[in-house]
Amino acid sequence: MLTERQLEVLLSVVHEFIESGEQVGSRTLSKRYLKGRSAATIRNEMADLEEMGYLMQPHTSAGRVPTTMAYRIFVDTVLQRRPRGEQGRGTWMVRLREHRDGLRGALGSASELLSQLSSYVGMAAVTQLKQARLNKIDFVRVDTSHFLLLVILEGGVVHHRVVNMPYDLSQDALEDLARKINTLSGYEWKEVSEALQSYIFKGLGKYTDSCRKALDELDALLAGERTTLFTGSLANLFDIPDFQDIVRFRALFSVLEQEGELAKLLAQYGKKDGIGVIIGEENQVPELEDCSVVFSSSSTEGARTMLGVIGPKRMNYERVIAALDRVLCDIDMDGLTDNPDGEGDGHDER
Amino acid sequence: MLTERQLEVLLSVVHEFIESGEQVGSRTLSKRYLKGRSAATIRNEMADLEEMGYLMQPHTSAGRVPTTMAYRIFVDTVLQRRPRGEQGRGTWMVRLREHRDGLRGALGSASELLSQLSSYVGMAAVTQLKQARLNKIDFVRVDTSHFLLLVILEGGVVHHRVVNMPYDLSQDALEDLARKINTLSGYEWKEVSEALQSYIFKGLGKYTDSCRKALDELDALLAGERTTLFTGSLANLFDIPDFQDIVRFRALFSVLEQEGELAKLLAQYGKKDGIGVIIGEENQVPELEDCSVVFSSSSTEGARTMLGVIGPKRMNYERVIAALDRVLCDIDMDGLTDNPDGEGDGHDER
DNA sequence: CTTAGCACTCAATATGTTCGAGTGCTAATA
DNA sequence: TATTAGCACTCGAACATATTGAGTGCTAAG
Repeated sequence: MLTERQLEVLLSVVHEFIESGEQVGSRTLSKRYLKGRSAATIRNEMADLEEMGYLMQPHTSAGRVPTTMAYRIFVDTVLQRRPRGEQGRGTWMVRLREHRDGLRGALGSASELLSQLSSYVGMAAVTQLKQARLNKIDFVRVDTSHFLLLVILEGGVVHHRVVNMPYDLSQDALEDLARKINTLSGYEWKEVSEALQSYIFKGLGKYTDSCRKALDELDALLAGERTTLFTGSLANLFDIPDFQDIVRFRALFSVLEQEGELAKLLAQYGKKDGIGVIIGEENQVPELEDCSVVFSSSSTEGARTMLGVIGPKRMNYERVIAALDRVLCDIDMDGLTDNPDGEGDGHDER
Repeated sequence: MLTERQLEVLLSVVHEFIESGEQVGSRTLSKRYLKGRSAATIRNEMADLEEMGYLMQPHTSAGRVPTTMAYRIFVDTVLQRRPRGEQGRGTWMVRLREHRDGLRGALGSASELLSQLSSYVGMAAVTQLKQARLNKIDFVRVDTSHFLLLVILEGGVVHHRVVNMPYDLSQDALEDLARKINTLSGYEWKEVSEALQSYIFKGLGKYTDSCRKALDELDALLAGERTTLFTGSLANLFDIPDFQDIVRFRALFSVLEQEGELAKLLAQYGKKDGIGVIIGEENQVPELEDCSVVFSSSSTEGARTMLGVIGPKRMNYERVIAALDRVLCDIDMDGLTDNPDGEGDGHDER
């Protein structure tokens, strides 16, 4: 489809545009990338590439700018050339749990770290899968009308929630229910839930209603595939020249802050493990059309964890992918560092 | 110090400036606020007020702008005139615990809600005080070398943390320790800790080291006065005309995002209960010199909770204070609403 | 197929002009 | 003595108008 030279021109345009941020003209290419050929020749190639949809002009008689199609080719090339040794990690998720503040703290730190390394916006997410297995549950009385519902999943993820319990439920009954559920430790919630159906009606007598309420709360906590998302520092966005247009910036910002759209996006693309890149309008969120997302996902039986960076379409993909690889690597080797923001110079990595 | 009329002029300037955002001139005042007097008279008063430090001119031959001193007088007046019935709430903190996602969820929602109502930036914080009392602790084995440390305080606040435990500590020993600690339910941690000292050396034999480590972890979790802070949507900042200067905006944004400075500020001012206002440079954070903070704090035995709004110095104080009062009131009456962001029109409340 | 040359386009920048709100001061007035 | 009207002056904001320069498309020559 593309001749050798066309590809060369295309990649050069993308590369130069990523560096300079300005439309790239034929003269520049001729001087810096394809020294053999003259500007006029390159102009012809560029005209062809524009016709094919890889380049476009912001206005008549201006330099060319890459389209999403061009970025796609560029990124795929980068991904292919990535050193073999840094690919194919899928086990790092295991280490996260060792972080001193639990999974939430770990993901928070990871997203911050990614923000710093990439100088864009780091993010980290975990999705509770339906196959999560129960480790232990507990009910703790808080006061006369409230108790705390506590669920620990295999792997150390903890959910808790205060439940208003107006019915007259004795501590004994609660403990009984908890004990019963805990014998089913190691099973998926769905199985546990089914196994308990009969028990409730048989063994509990007048406490049936209350126990059912407790179970419903548990169900709400465990049945869905809820995603928790952490976004690193958004401050870096201010330094990105692509986002100077204040009104679009505001829109972008709102989307990132609300997290909902991002979570959807990640859920959609994260189903297979490994590194992926979503460029510009490839994501379906209009506010994110000027952004690209580089992410890596890793699934274990009970949860899917994703780390990623979101930045301008015109981001430095090599650097971001390298940063992501590095963080994944750090997680593999040491768990997360205790003090991720105490580095100071980790910013202008070459 | 100030004559009646000077005060009137001063308050008018502040009021008009808050509304319009532009320097206010003598003519405007004469027409809208002090209809009896002519512009020239007011000019003289303004010149005096400027000399006294209440007003300033952005440049020669421009209107006047209030200084922080002027805001101070204005705000104090507003606070004094506030309807009696809405003051003096100190019990709302109790209700927070009923929120379906626990205290953290409640504070997150509260900060969002405040953002929406005020159209500035809402925030909510809780500081764990040293007097917090223990309800229950638990150790749950996660895998061979990790266990989950779980602390529930009176009131339903939950802390948890995965601890790496390389020593050979049996489940029995852990359970024993937990049981022992749980007999001290209802005491402050300091007391619990002291009471346990002897037990460790007496009853545990070779497990002493491990138990000491567990206790150290607990201590780290409970001894300090750590503040958790939630910041509502920052998106509103974009709509504030005072913050259009991109470079100062960026600085402000970073401070708000990092939360550290804010937490310090709240810790410093939150010691006595009730509503307070910090105007401009009265706070010591240079990046916040164009901002004011309106907050309300409430202490119980175990924790201090604060709700607040941060906005431009030139904020609509009446409206913000009313919003805060209203949220406090809502908390008192219903706990927090289940779906605080599903309101859509809650924005331009009059 | 490639290259040099030329006329043309268009955004960005700089320059100049006008406009209006607001002040300070002074002299007249109640 | 306190207040007001009048006037000259200042300064930023907004608009219109040149100027510049990088880049293109096209054509004709190599």
